[in-house]
Amino acid sequence: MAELDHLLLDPTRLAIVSLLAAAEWAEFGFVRDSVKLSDSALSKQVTTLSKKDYVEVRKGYVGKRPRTWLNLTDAGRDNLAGHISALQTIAEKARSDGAQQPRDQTVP
Amino acid sequence: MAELDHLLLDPTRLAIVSLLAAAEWAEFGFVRDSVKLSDSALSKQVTTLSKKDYVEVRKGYVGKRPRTWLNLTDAGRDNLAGHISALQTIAEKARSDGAQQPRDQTVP
DNA sequence: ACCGACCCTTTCTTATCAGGCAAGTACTTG
DNA sequence: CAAGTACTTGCCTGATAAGAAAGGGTCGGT
Repeated sequence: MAELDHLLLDPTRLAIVSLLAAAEWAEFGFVRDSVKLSDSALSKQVTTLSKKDYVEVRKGYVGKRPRTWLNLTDAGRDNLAGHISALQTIAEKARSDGAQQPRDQTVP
Repeated sequence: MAELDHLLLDPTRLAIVSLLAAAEWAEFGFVRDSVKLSDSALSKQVTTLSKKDYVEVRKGYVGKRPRTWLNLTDAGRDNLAGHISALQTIAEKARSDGAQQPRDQTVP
């Protein structure tokens, strides 16, 4: 449970990161539409994620129009993998129904 | 992503619920120690979870001392299962690296 | 009968933090 | 030069988790 990634607990960020995990160099606008965020909300999350080195931001142009692309870093990918596997560990414990009973089973 | 359970996004609650999924009728104190919460914090989470019918609370005595037991309801179990499988769906999408590329792959 | 202990509950307060809104930046097009 | 594109930033609100501390009901010892 300790390995749950704090940044990835937020569903919005999890959506962004897992989208990027599947996409590689996605456009800002594409991500914004996919995860249904406002410009500002995504911009803030991207700032957060890039400060922590989860995503790499590259700015450039398409024709004469500015564009921003996002890519998951290796670190971000690793953290996502760790987070997911931590969740799976939890899921398995949850499935092993009645595996370890608590002490004091004196239920009236 | 829509099926992510809002109550189960909080790691504390996820810990409680998955512990209960594995344990069945666990004592308040056992849960409190397992997830390392204060009395008050657990008490509040239990209130939340029982109001939403995720856990059933039973009060009784062990000898002459009051005890509280917690049990995951069927609804809570279902919600946990749904949440976990939603997470696994996300995990699979994340693993299928480069499955669906975004439009406009013109990266400079 | 009173005091402390046990087992939670509740209230209060603080802290964090996501998102809406609005203004700002930088550049381009009509 | 006004308007639009593509974000970015600042301000504010609302939600919520947790610590601290006090409370409540019950029991056991003196």
